[in-house]
Amino acid sequence: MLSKKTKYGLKALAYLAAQSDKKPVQISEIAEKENISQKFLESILLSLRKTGFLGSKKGKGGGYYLIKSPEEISMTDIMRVLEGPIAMVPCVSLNFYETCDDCPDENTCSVHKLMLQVRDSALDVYRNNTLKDIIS
Amino acid sequence: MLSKKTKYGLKALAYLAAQSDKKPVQISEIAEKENISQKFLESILLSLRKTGFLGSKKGKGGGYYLIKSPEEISMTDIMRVLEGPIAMVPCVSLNFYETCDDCPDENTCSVHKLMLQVRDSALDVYRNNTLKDIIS
DNA sequence: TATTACCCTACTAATTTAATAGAGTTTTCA
DNA sequence: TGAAAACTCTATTAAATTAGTAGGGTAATA
Repeated sequence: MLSKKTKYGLKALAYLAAQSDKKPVQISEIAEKENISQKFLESILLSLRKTGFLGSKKGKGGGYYLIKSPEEISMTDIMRVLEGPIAMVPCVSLNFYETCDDCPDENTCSVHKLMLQVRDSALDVYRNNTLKDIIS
Repeated sequence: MLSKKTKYGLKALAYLAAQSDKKPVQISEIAEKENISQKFLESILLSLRKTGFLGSKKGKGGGYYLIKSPEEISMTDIMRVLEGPIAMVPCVSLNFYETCDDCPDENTCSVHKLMLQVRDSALDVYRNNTLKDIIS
């Protein structure tokens, strides 16, 4: 299940991407328009700033803005930052790999086999979508 | 993230599918071979029986066995029973649909748009794999 | 220099997951 | 027939994660 953090983060990014210019948008505006708790959204936008997706401007007329243009932002990167691993089990994760304590051998594990396919298919989707593609 | 329930359930099903005959296999045997807490596995197998995937036999020489043959069991059905919705948000779920309280319009929602593709790609994988396909 | 708006830390409530405990029931086989 | 094997069921709990809240701090700008 997609976490609210990811959901809200995506909505906020889409909101910013849909702006005609690159002027900073206040947290309060996004929170209101997208029905998100402002405080929660604050922490999400902060993490998107720290990971290089957003820039911010303080003081009057301040707010958040996209650093890159929407067509340069891959869903793969956003999902990894917001949601974490794309894989459903750590043993098939490219960026968050871990071995399973149970499972003596990945190569013969049926779960591994299936989840590898699921991961690849999800990656396909994320790689083929930029932020621009998902705004209507 | 895949729940342990689903992971263990899949492993147990695969274990049963790999049997040469259809004789009942004891919970304790599966639990030991697949490194699963026996009590936890009990409840998982029970739910797989109630949903028509497994049959059981009580008493000495009893245990669980597959009702259908492995190539007739679609991953789609198993995943829905063990993990629940395949979609990552309820608003794109085929079998567990729910509207979002936030989101005024699904058709213009960027999250909806993206997650629809992710769901379809996952479904593709699950529909193309039977229990037989994932045992090595 | 006052105001606006981002920045940061800490805490908490709710939910879900992953078990664990223990008693009960059915079936089989000797 | 009776004891053991093995499934069945309910209830409880511990741990982890998520989602949100509270509240003050800091920087920038008009």
